[in-house]
Amino acid sequence: MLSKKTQYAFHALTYLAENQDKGPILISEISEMRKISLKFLENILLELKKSGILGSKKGKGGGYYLIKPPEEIGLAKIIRLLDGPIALLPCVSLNYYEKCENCQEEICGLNVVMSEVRDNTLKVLENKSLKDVLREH
Amino acid sequence: MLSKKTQYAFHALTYLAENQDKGPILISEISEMRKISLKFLENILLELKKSGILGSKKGKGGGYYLIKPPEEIGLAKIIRLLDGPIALLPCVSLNYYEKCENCQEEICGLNVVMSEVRDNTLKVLENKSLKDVLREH
DNA sequence: TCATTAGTCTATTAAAATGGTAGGGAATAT
DNA sequence: ATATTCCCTACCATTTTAATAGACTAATGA
Repeated sequence: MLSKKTQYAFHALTYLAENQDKGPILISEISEMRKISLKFLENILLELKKSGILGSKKGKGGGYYLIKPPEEIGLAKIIRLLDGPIALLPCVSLNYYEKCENCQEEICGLNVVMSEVRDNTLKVLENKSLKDVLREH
Repeated sequence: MLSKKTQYAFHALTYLAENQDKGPILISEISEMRKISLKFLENILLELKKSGILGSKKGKGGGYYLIKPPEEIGLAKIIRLLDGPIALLPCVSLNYYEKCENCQEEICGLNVVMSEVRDNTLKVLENKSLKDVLREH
């Protein structure tokens, strides 16, 4: 399951996407509109900014905004950023790979199946963008 | 990611499947062969027994054994049993469904995408059995 | 320049989940 | 009877999750 953090990130990002024309959006506005704890959301948006997904502006008229158009922001990237691996096992993770301790991957049947699950999952997540989860698209 | 509990369960179950002909297998044997903490494994096997996947026998000559042939033990079932939902969001889970608080599912784009992910994942997990993850099959 | 606005950063906290341990109790075979 | 083996309840330590607090920095504009 995705963490609340990631779920909130999606809420916030879609809000930003749906209001792109309005210029920078206040954290507090997103917090109110999408019912997310203000301080928690602060952390999340900051993290998204540091990863190059969002831009920000301080002072009056400031706020957060998308740096790239929604169709260029992949869902897999967001999940990996905030939740870590998408794969079900460390030994089949593409981005967070860790070797199995007690089984030889080459002959491990689980490895094969879980790789297949990963591929099927990524087939969706890597090819869908923020744009695909907006209300109007 | 699957918890250690679930990963250990798979290790134990494949061991049991690969040694079905030997009659009941001791927890301690599985623990040693698959390098799993004995006491932790006890809990796991007990849980699998209570769910009707394993049978057990006490006293000398006792141990755990598969009740059904490996090809009838689905991977999705084992994961759900020990780790809970397979879906990435509560509102798209088939077995552990929970309503979204702050979004209307009918018009929620995330809901659509995550349902697709779930279906793609289940397409693999529901159609693969313990037999498919054994070394010799 | 100075007050206001708004993001940045570090630390803390409470609760839950995870992974593992301890130690009897109950059933069974010999 | 007794050794064997699973059964059961409780407990514990650590990590993760979700959220909060508060001070700091940067930008704006009157």
